[in-house]
Amino acid sequence: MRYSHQREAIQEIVYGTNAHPTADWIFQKAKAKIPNISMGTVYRNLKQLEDAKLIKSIYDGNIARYDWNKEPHDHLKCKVCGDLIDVQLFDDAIRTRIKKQYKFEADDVVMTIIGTCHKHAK
Amino acid sequence: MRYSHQREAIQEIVYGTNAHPTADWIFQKAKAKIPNISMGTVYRNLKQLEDAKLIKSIYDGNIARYDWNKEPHDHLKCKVCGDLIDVQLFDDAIRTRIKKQYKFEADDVVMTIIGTCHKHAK
DNA sequence: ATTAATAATAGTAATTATTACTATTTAATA
DNA sequence: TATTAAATAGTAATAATTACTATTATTAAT
Repeated sequence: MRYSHQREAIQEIVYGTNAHPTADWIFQKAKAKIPNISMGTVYRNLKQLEDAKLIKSIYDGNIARYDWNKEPHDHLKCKVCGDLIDVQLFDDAIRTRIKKQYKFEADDVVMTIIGTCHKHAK
Repeated sequence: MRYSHQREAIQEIVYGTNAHPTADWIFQKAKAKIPNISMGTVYRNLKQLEDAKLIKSIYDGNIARYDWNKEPHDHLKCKVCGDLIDVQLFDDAIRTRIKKQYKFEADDVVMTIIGTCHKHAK
């Protein structure tokens, strides 16, 4: 993977937020630095960064979000504001046990709790 | 919600498979019964059936699948063949405890284990 | 049974997220 | 510095889903 100005900018953007940004959000931020960057470049580089294990992608409903946090962790998803909040639901021991529990070569456990975050408390 | 021939057919199709079908799969099956049914009708009715708690939808990556199984359960997702397999990872007590663990009014816990199913054992 | 009101439909167009394509540019290296 | 191939911008294509609208069909009241 050869160096590129665009990829460096995209990586910095993902590393600079806890908001689990979407490709489009990253694209908007990147345009501030590189005005004529294109959406294809954003997607291509996000994929390359993921392949290189420098970022992770998560599916939020039907859209992809990106995360600098490569440690195993889970998410609370607020259905009111859409925020995704990082949480550690289990220690790694339980995570590993889940993986061994089935006749299934497990790579990853993806867990999301859907509900309403404290910002919308009545 | 007023009766419709189309909705009845769609519900029967979802209730008749364990394959967690996609909207398009359901559309193809429905066309066998009702040749001029349209995709919009499929989506509208799937949404209505979900609102009426008669089916559940699950996101598989970036595409929606539908499930007649309304009990809390989890899925093994095979990244080779794409199959989704129903599993019960926890009893309800643990599920309830997870929901209480955070300052977050939790409605649902969605969990998927990603890996390779037994069909592709080396 | 007939009619009136309106929910649901088919067919089509529009939208959104993402991927594919291609001529040009740019980073690495000989 | 010249060469090579990876990366890019710009654009077109695709796939899943939603929106729109004139017509049809279900329900409830007559």
